[in-house]
Amino acid sequence: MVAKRTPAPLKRAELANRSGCNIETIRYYEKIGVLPDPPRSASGYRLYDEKHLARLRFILRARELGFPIEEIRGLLNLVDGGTQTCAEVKARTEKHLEDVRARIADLKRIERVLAQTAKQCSGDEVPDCPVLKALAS
Amino acid sequence: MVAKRTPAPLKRAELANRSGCNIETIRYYEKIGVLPDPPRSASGYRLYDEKHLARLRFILRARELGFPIEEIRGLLNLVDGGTQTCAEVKARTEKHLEDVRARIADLKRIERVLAQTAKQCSGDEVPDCPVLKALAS
DNA sequence: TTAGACTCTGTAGTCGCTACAGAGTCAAGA
DNA sequence: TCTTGACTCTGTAGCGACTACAGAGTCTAA
Repeated sequence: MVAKRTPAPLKRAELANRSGCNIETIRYYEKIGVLPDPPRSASGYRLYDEKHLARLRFILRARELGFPIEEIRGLLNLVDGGTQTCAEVKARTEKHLEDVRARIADLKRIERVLAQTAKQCSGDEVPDCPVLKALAS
Repeated sequence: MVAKRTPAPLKRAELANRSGCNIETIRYYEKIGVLPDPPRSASGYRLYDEKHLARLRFILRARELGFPIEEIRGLLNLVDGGTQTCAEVKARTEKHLEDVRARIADLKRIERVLAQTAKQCSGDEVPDCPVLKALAS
């Protein structure tokens, strides 16, 4: 008696709870095809298993790291194909890293300008504001 | 003879050129009410002037600095009302600065994780990738 | 007169969700 | 057995900030 019983399938709310994902987002991921359509019960309820959970967690983790959905789809395709190489995945990650760094640089530039401009503000009750001047120029 | 002639009005494409704004975006800004509806020619063409240009530049500059449209609308209302004080504008700017800094912090966290994970990658032609493992975990 | 460049309007698409309406299903308690 | 309440199903619309397109009208220079 070594055979394990397959564990009870998860319903949508359970998958949401265990993954921390919004319940509607799950349906969205299915709709756009990054999460496979699960089998259904006789009455049409979705029945998920641990594989769905793992895949959903993969997606959520990648989203947390700022990968856009299409990039995640690409990564998943590599995984699904079973043909991915470390080199490929590394290249994609580094490309994304570059994007993130570019965004940081952008925001820092913005931060500098905002901080400088705000510093010039007297904070007084006068109607003449250097911030507005900076914006108008 | 000191009176200046009013300069010829600008058409949409001219306003777009002189501001660097996408032509469709101008119409969008009018639709959402941050740019006032300009007068029209007999045949319905929009006729802009220097004030429209100045206001559009203000909006674009604020957008560049990452202010969301609703915040810009608020700033413009202050200006239009003529009742703004330095203190008010400063407070809004600093609030926005905080948001920008929070986004930078987020992205830096992401950057750290991505850089660490990518570093673990051999870059080899092997199918076993630490990035994917990190995502799956 | 005609060709081509412009402008007009409304509408749909982008990304990544999120929310809602209206219907059906299921399980527990009275 | 009936009811109640919690769940699930579907389709659709909304968010923010644009961007693009179709089909019609207008203007200008050759």
